[in-house]
Amino acid sequence: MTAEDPAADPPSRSKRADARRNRETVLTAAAEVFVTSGVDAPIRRIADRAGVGMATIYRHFPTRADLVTAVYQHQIEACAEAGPRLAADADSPLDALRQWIDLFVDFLVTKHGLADALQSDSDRFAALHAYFLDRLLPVCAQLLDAAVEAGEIRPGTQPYELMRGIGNLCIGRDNDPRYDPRRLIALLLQGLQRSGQA
Amino acid sequence: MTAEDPAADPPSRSKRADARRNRETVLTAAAEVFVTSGVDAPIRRIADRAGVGMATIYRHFPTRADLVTAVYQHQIEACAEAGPRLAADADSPLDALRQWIDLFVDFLVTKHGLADALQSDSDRFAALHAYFLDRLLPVCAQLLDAAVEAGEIRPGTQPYELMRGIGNLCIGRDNDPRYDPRRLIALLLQGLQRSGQA
DNA sequence: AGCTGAAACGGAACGCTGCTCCATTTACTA
DNA sequence: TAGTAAATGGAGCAGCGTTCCGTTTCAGCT
Repeated sequence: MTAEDPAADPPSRSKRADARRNRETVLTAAAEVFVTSGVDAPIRRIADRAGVGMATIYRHFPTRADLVTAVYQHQIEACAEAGPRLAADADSPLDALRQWIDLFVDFLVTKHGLADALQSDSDRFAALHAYFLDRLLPVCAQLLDAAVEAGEIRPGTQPYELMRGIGNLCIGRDNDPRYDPRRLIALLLQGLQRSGQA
Repeated sequence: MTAEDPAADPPSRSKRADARRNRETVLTAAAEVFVTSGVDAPIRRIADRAGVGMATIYRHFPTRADLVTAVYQHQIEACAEAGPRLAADADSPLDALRQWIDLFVDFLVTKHGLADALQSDSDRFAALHAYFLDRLLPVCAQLLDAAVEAGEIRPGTQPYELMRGIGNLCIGRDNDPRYDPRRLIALLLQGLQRSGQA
């Protein structure tokens, strides 16, 4: 209901070859521009780099969120698929959760402005928010539940709240030595553990 | 060095009465607009409501951050002054820290988009960020240190990181029942306590 | 009070961005 | 090869931030 198709665009089933080709060209250009200028980069700039008109981008990706989603889809997918694997391989459920969060955080902090966009005050990125949730929330919930059932973590924390909190902590300028979201997230996990019960 | 004058504007020492009057008019209008449209509201709208030209606003408050700072200055001040008071009155240093953070969070979440602005990716709000830090970081540091010295909290956490983390957790749409920053901040404080040592 | 210089003012103007519309081009198919 | 519908590109409109400058208003002086 919320997200019918990953990229809100007939992925590659288009009748015409030029359309399919342009879609890829735009994705490549967007990925390049995002690295240097963040996910807020002007559409015009992406269009110029891709050598297409703006309408082409808007036709393939009606909203900016659709474009961003398409660009990072593979990595979101990889993150989602890592969940079950970690659950099976890690030393403990809590360890699996920890490692998965590490992956998630790495993803967020290496994409300029992505975390910001996810919680953006405006609704420009609502679809991106929704896609992240659709794809990753179940994974996070599974890992969280397992850790709770194993008694490693106190119950009562909602997966949504945890994921959004982690996302929020990753917001802001990168490379500030005074602020490393990982340290705070570690603290959060510490607080989640049973041991320090009130 | 970073902030010479609270509002980066000669507060009320202007030679001319109309200038002083207009400054107040703008502040009132801005406060009203911020409530409904957030701190990102168009300057033009504030100017219209105040019944002045845009240049008047820019002359009094060169950057948007200066305007926001001036609007919320009293409340920032109140928050800063509450620190020492709580340190003296609370049951314990940790309790003082907790109560102060409560005040800080209340301030952030009731001002539409203020937390967002504080960590904004762009530099539009750099001065606001700086002012918050100048005024509140010492207060937070004091409370944090006291709690550490009392042995209630593990050492090693930097005040800047804690404040920014709290600010980040407050980012986002208000009134989402699924997300209450206070719960996560409580978890963070839980993780900060000595008891749950690894 | 009247004069005058300077401070303060307002809004037009410029540049940048998001998004749309439509005349033109291009690729499939018969 | 010709017809047709999909696809294209860029001009155009609207909103916003910021600056510039001709005009107005104040405060001190005579």
